[in-house]
Amino acid sequence: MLERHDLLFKTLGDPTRRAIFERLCREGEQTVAALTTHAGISQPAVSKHLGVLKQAGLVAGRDAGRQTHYSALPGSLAPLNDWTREMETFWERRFDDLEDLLKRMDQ
Amino acid sequence: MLERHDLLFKTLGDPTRRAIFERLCREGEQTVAALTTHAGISQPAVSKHLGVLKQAGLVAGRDAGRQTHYSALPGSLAPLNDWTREMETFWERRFDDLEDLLKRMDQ
DNA sequence: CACACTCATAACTCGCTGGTTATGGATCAT
DNA sequence: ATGATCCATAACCAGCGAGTTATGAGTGTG
Repeated sequence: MLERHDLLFKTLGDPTRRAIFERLCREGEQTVAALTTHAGISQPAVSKHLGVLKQAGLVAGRDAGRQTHYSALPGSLAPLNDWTREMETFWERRFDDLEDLLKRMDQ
Repeated sequence: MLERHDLLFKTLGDPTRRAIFERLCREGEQTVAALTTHAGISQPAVSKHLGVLKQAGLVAGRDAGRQTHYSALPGSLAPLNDWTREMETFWERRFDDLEDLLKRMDQ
């Protein structure tokens, strides 16, 4: 049972891959060749990373003749946001509990 | 140059490790033994994961006699939130640009 | 048609890492 | 003091995954 969060974290866990994704976010649509020149690795490696990103729903490719334009998918990071917020919620709740406890002890 | 974000993503990229962290967030302070019983792996493996989480600044251990109580560090996920927000900012900016473009084309 | 270009896939290598068992140090209980 | 418990470390193993080169399919260009 590989969950959505796990897939996202694992996909973005690789620095090179995250750099590619970040570049797509910053610069918008990019061809594989353009990405390759900045990635510092071979073209097949870039293609593989793009495949992984695509699989994770972070990226989409648009065919245009012999080249493919990739772009980051807006909203694809939402699950990450949700998760982190959920974790922070636990901290706040615990903090509230602590406050309550202190208040009760104060009486 | 391994950045903060990379470390966090990589650390949380492993499902087992993320589960341990999540449990610490949900249930609060836990001993290694308690975590081990729920993790489905050996105690040394759990210890290693806790070491990695600690290294990433996600977790802290409190010595109490022969057992160590671990707890999730509040605020440690902030960099993740910042990063995802930044990426989403790029999308919004691009969307605004598109809107501007359409508006200009409309005239 | 022939050639060049872009990308994806295949096949392979190799280092990392997540798991194991074994062990030892420290702390509590009897 | 002895034994039991809890945890961390060491040493090792196996699988994964990120990189490589080689190649081929598809698409423009002369």
